Amino acid sequence: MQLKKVNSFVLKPVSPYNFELTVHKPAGWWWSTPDEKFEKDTLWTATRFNDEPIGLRITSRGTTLEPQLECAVFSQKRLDDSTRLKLKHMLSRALETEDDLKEFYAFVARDNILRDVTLDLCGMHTVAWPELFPALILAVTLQMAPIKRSNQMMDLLMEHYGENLEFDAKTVRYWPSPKKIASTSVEELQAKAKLGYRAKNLVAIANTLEAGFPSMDDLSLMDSNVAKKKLMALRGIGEYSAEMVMPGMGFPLDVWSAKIFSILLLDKLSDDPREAITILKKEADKRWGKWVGRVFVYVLNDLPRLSKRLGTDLTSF
DNA sequence: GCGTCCAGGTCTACC
DNA sequence: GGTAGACCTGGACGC
Repeated sequence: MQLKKVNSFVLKPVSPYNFELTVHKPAGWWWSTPDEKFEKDTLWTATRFNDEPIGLRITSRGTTLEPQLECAVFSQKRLDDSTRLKLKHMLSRALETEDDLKEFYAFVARDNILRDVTLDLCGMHTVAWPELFPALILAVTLQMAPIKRSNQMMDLLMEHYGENLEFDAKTVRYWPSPKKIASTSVEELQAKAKLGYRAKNLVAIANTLEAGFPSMDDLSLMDSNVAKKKLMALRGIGEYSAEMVMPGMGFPLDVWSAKIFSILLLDKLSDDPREAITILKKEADKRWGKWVGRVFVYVLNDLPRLSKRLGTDLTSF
């Protein structure tokens, strides 16, 4: 699908703000789609807005202390003034440009475990998904599968049901829409995307979204516990998935991250990481309170430095 | 090459 | 309200 440039604007994030660390994280996680391209200070990526695929070229023109982002928008259709404004607002939310990290950094400086995780990652913002359905696809495909298999399922979903967006001399592959998945049979998703038992859940989620469900922008305006409960009402979305998707990020401990936080918080590797999740969540809540979401992202993106300081390899789990 | 095990959770039935 | 057991499937591993 060919897209043409329809709009551009500038965002001025609250300092400190490091664009590369925010959208192209050291641990390898993407901002909107695994297929987005990052070169020097520019990200070519995509989203879907009002059911229309949108291409984005976002360039950092500033520094961590004086940040400035130049955004170019590509679409098949012209955007009216109201849509342009809403899209700008959505991007500002998803790029966390209004989010001030200073209070968090002051808190982290007093914490023995975390005191230097911000050295490598100064200006890194956490996770605020542009669109809800892709975040839910990620959560569903991560369930009960090694990362290699999760990647396989996501790749096949994009290959068979996603969109190839061509703009600005780049091609970016983007996630399928809820409408597309809702109109696909469970059997077909099992066969083509190798989703196994998850196919039933993904179709149910797509149907619920199609029938009317709060967008990520809507969820971000809700109290985080209310947003989490809304997400957990979706079929196949439990506490872990809801905490990964919810605005502001919860503390989505799974077996992998539980091993890491077990060493950090309990000073030992738990015999049964799944069993330890409840204890670890309580410990983390007690220690880090409202900052647990940020702590989660900072720790998992700073494992080499933490490993060196603790003398334990946290990167091998 | 073949068999077995189990993974970056969630739901349901049963107590 | 707490919990064992089932759930798809493919890759890792042992033989």
